[in-house]
Amino acid sequence: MFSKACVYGIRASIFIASQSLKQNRVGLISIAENIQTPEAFTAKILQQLVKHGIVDSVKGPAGGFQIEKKRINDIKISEIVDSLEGNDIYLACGLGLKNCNSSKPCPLHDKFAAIRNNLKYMLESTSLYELAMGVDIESTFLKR
Amino acid sequence: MFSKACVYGIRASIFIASQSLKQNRVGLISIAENIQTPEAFTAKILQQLVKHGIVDSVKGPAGGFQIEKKRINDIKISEIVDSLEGNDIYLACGLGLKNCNSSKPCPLHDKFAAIRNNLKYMLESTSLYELAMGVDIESTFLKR
DNA sequence: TTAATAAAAGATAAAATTGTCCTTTATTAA
DNA sequence: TTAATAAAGGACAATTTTATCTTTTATTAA
Repeated sequence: MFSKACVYGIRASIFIASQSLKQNRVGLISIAENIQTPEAFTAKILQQLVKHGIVDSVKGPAGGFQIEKKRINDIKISEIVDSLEGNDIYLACGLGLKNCNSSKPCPLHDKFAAIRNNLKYMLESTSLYELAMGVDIESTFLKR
Repeated sequence: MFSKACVYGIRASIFIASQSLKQNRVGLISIAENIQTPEAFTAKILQQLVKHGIVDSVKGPAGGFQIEKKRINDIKISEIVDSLEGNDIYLACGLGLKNCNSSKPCPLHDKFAAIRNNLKYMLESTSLYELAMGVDIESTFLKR
């Protein structure tokens, strides 16, 4: 469904958010450990998230990654997905046609549109805050 | 969403079905042309579909691919997806966790389960027949 | 101002997916 | 029984994605 870059990015964002809610800035090593992802690859993904303004980074001793507390509720999962793999997931034709649209649809067009819209709505209406809270109270988990 | 192998395979199956409904056996070249896919790669995918018993093939002059007419309505799109990329799409954790389940869920577990179930249901309840019919009456299309 | 720390950036490398080409096998018809 | 046809199979190549390693830049504290 999603690329690894994307799921690692979502997991990383949730972890950073959950720590930011507790005023903790977190470093790469800690992130990779807590979401169980390859360190260097995770670093690349974090760079993207920083570039897209989803995550803030601070260099040097005591540096690391964080998300402004008051923004955590505004950031939706859709933004993370968009910045790591574009919005093709909700827009592209399910059967891979370039010019698939309601006037010249592929055989799965309508059925796929329904699914994609569900997905789009789900991602756009789910905030980092609610997911980070689940992790904080240990009702949900980011590894294993 | 789906791999190219998978979408090419679905398009090929629909095309073969639509031709089989008209009693036409079709060759690789014609298939690749009509669904606009790379010929040799399409051949590999067709081999998979033949191995999985979804498509029948006949070698030699006037040979080609076909699907038994009476089976076209029984074959669901889910079978094609299963044979070309396994059932991970409806089963695997949306955030890529190995052991994600309701007793130790990832943060998106429930929301993802809903989407995946929609997708699963859609693929399992859609037959090759209805999609092939749409192509035959030119209300849906397999290329461009 | 220097040493230590940690992210950013760049260059590669490995693996997976996608795509091509060539040979073999089966079938048909002349 | 031979020539032509078309799929099957195997080897290989290109591209994309995933992953690693090294160097540079920024920041902090001693």
